[in-house]
Amino acid sequence: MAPTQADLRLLLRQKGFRITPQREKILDIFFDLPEGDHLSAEDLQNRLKSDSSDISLATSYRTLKLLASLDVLRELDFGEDQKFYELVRDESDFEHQHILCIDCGATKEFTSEELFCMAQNIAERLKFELIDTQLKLVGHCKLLKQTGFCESQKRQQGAKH
Amino acid sequence: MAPTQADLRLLLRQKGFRITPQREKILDIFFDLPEGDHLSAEDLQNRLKSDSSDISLATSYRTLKLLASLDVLRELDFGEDQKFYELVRDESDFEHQHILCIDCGATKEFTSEELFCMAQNIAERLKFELIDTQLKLVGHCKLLKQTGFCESQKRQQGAKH
DNA sequence: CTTAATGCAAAGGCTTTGCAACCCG
DNA sequence: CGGGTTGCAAAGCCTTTGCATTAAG
Repeated sequence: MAPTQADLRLLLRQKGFRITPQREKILDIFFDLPEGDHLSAEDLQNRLKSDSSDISLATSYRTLKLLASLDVLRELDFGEDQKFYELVRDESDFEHQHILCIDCGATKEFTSEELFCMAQNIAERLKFELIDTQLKLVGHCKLLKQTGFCESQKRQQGAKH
Repeated sequence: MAPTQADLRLLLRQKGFRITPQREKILDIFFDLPEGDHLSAEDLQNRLKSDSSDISLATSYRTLKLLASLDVLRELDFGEDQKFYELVRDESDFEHQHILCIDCGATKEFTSEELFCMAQNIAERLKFELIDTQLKLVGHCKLLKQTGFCESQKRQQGAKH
């Protein structure tokens, strides 16, 4: 079940961390994000600025790392130079994976129980205790160009990619 | 079918690139690598040095990028700061995936035709034209500790991780 | 009050790039 | 010879860190 912002404040306190305006603001931003969306540190800074919340880059980085270490955020790696973060909305969220368009940088997410089972089997065969499964698919979303998806993504993301 | 070094020299020439001692040396190193092994730019530098071939870091980086752009090498991303490269030995090599131990940094590779089919289906469903499938599994190889695998990896990799 | 958290600027780690010298073809 | 390559050092980019200051509880 998806945790509320109140749950997360409690979690912070329980672990001995303080609830600061900066941390609350950053949590707000992730809660306001459409499900499945993810932000880089830079994206986060931009959102903060347009909300006239000026939080230092160092604090953003520290907060992202902290929240990721508490499993509040998940760190995503698309093989680019920057890392992205998204809210973990559910424990069974593990199956949430990404497909990336190399043309416009758009990402779509999907879930696959089949993948999860397969990963378990592979890990077992290799005698690993599995803790994370990340399937990254890369391709052209050109079929979506017909519907304008690729272009709308470009516009949204600006100079990001 | 796995290309020979002669094939690759030809490929370079066909594309208008020159065959330099530096490029030949770097290709040699990748050909001498056990199948499935991968090197970072730093790893490559170390091998070159112990072979008393002093190639500048800049050239290593440029050569790795060049060979990757020609699909001679594949760029791997384990979500660490550095990228790794491995020889593409076969076009049907697409299924070659990695599992990573978070304790010692050891990697093992595996292939899965099942994964490839699954990825195709997912991409089709999302209307993407698939060009690359990367499954990264992360876990503890602690069962392997009993056989000394984890420790031997640590030793081999030195300060790398 | 105590000590974690913030902001700033400097430092880090990997990778890229500008430019003159070099050398492959 | 001409233009792709190399080496060197400097610059770039994202991220982390040291330290004095601020503020949560």
